[in-house]
Amino acid sequence: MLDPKFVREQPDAVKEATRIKRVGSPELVDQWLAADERRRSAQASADKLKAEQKSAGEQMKQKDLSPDERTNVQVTLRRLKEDVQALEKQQGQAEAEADALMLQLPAIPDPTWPRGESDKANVVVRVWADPSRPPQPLGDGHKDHVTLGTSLGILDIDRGVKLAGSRSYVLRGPGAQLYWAVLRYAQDVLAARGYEPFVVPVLVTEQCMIGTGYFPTGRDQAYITQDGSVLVGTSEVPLASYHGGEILDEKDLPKKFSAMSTCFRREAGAAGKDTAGLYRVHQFDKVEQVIVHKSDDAEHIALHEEIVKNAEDILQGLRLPYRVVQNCTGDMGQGKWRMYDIETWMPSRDGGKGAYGETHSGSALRDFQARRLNLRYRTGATGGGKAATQFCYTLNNTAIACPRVLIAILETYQNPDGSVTIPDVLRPLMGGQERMG
RNA sequence: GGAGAGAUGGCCGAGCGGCUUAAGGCGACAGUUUGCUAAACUGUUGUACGGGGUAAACCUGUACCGGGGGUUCGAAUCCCCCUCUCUCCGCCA
Repeated sequence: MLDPKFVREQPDAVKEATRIKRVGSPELVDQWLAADERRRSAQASADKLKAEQKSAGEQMKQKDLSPDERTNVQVTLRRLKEDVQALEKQQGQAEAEADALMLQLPAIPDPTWPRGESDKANVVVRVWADPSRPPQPLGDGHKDHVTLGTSLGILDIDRGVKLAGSRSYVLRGPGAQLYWAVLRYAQDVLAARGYEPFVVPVLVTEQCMIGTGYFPTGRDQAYITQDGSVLVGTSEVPLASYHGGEILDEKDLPKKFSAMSTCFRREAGAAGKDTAGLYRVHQFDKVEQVIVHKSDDAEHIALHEEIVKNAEDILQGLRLPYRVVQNCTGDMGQGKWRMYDIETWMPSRDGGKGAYGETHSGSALRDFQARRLNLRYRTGATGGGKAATQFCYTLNNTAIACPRVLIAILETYQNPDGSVTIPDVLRPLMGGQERMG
């Protein structure tokens, strides 16, 4: 959500954002301005009448009023009441209209970030690979993760589909252990860096979805229950909503959170895309990082770099080749100010030539989510200055997500004999196993 | 799922149609006093949306006692609906 004052004063900047982000439309801005103007004028009129109502009400309390005077005042009050009710109704309608429009308006992206229509305009900012494990194509005799996992008996796509339909899978034996180990490894890295671990609900209220910016625009991507609760697509939703509606103390910021949770995504509109294997599935597990901090751009940038570095360090620990890209305006989504994706090397992609596939997504949202969540903090006032409440800034980034990263691990770590070496850092988390197969 | 009791400011807790501008207490902040700390005393104390003012300070209007409707000239207080919490019973991992 944007600052209403900003929309009033710089509507053209918001219109420009709708174009370069390809979110909403410039007309929405004009519609909001009109609804906002109606709301304000109705409130001004209603407030004035209410003040008259109050003073007339005082007269009614006087004992020495003659019967005629009393009747007159009552007539006045009745008329005022009707007028106030009519104005309040107008105000309420205009406000509801303005609010609904506001939820569709995009945040202004950082002007230093690349501008463009689609992921084609994203900019690679760095590439990393362990010299002993450079990015390579699948190569002769090497299998893609589905063939490999199936032959090792650790992956069962067919029965996953039998149980749950398309985009489903079953992992078993060392495959399941590998899945847990990867998640646990990422959790441990974050915990050691002061990110408080959480266990959070994955079935949340619609309010949490609106507050974090996934609703109303992304409604068709979520599973919604018959009770109106929603299965989250990321634990960013409960983590960022955790302090929603509260006023935090500046001295308690920044708050660094992490959670592992199951994530549910309908993948509506992705029919036919990445259908094979573990890349795009309806249910997965992800370790997520969320930071809530004070509204300071320099700190925001530093913390954004920090959560991206955390993810990079996890991938480096696994010795998986990756690259970091800046998402251009058309690829970053409604609420983002800055956004990086981390793409990990997957040998089977692009027909076995290998390609980087998105595994992480790290966003800096400034106060966009916090406004929707009504998440604020009180500034530490010093020297007689009055404490003020301000909206927090929020950030989030993936730490690791399974099974998608397993594609990279299985394909990168496979041996010519069809076995898979287990990455060093995961061995202690898998009972000391060194290889599968 | 059944029965009952609740929801008041940062927290505790009164109020049950106009003496509420929400009592009283706790906490927090500021000041006074006192070798320091503590104590005592005095004062202040929330949020939202408007209007004025230079984006500050400040002045000012309106609303807010879980949420939404209603009755009334007037609602924290009465009525209806909803949500949530607690207690007991039932069912269940």
